[in-house]
Amino acid sequence: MVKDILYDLKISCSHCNLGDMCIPRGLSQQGVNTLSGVVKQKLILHQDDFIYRQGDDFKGIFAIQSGMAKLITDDLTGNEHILSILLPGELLGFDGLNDTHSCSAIALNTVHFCELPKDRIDDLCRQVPNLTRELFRHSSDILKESQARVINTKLSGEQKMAAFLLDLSKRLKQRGFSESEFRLPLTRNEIGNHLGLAIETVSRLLKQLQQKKVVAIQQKEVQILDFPELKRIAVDD
Amino acid sequence: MVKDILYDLKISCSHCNLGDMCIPRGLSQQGVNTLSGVVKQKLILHQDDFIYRQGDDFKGIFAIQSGMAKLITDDLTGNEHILSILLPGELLGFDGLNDTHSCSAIALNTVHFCELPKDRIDDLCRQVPNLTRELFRHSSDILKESQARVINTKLSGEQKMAAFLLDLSKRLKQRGFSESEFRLPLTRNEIGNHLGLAIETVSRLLKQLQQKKVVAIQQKEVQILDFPELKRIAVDD
DNA sequence: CGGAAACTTGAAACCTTTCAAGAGTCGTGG
DNA sequence: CCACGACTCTTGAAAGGTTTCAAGTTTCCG
Repeated sequence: MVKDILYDLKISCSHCNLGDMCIPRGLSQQGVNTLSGVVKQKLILHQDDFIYRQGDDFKGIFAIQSGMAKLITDDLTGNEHILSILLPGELLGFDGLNDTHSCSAIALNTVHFCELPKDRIDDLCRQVPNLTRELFRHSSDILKESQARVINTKLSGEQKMAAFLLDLSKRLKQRGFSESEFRLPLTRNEIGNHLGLAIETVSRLLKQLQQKKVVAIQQKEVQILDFPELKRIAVDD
Repeated sequence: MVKDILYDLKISCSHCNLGDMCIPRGLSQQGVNTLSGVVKQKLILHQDDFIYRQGDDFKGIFAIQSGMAKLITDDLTGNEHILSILLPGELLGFDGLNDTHSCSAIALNTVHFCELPKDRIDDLCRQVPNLTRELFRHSSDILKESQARVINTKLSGEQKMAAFLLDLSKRLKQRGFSESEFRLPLTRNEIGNHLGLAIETVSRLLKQLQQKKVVAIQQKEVQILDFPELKRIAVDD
């Protein structure tokens, strides 16, 4: 039965291997249990599906269990901007905390995720010690990421690309994936959009990095061959 | 006596004219009173003084009562980046919510400000209904500002400058100041740093806007002469 | 008043974009 | 299973905007 399958798939926060970087970080075992009872787990979406949409009322805080997503916002002139790429174990939804979501979150491939629904947050914060604190921490983490991206925009094209790849690699490693080989489910267009570069420039920069034997790229498969050099490029050039 | 003067200067949150955009926003009268008892009020700093420093343990949330400040961060290579300009009635400190401040906040001129000290926040959130919610809202507001700046970095120099002036003008207006005439206590260098432009480019862009009779600038005094045109430049060009 | 700092201006260099065209990849259908 | 078409990606050349370098001017302040 479908129901049974879903039941089998259900994993509580205490058994989820993302615990230490997800919301449970910093909570007591009991707190995690309380959280588990409230969080909607193992939700699934496919490529191009929306987790939430810009303009939606605040829905809640989400955690990606597997797959990747992008956070985008449409500006006044209708142009789309990719604000961030979200990896397994990362949280999203904080852009809605002041009542309406200013971004859309879209699956880049098949995504499993959890939801801490808006309506339960206040209760839960009262019940679970440190949860409020922890949510503030996460929201501050996310603010810092956004600030880091402002700084990145001042770099040269090559530096942006190097820093982007290194950032992904680092975050993947932190989450138990290979830091040197991964699939980047983005088109050149999306990479360019995210980094503030024309698609042609993305193409040329990637070629350049390959010629230097710093990375190897086959379609969307990325391999980092020379970390020291990639780091040097990201900061020196 | 100095003490008497300080006493006279002391203004509770309920009597502060910034209430509706500051922390009290959304709190009951009683909540505001409780808040007032905890907030350190009418602190004063002068140009170039630090409100807090990058690397400091989280100190608390601050509100600017008068004057302006800048939020900066030093990157790995020691370069300073101006992340935002803070006006009266605006909040800062959210970059420290995950334990250490990732930015320094520096007074651009004489600044009066209030402090909600870190140690009291948890208590206060338990005592004052909606305060947690309200802090989340503010933190989300600030995240959105940061995201908006990421988008701004994709604009042309002239657009950046126009958007920057319009943004300041709008925020000043919201806070009861003139939207068309104000003093911008930043050097060309700081403007350039903030917008990601070379100082010479800032100079040329400002000249250009003056030649078009869109703004008039005398040293640090800014006058906006033609809002429609400035808006057109910010989005169209 | 004099010196330091901030700002402006011009010309050349540089990086990125734009335009244009060709090559490669993927999925569908005959 | 190959062919076709759509889409994505790559490549080259020219154009464009911003930076850099260099020098001069203005402003500020002791």
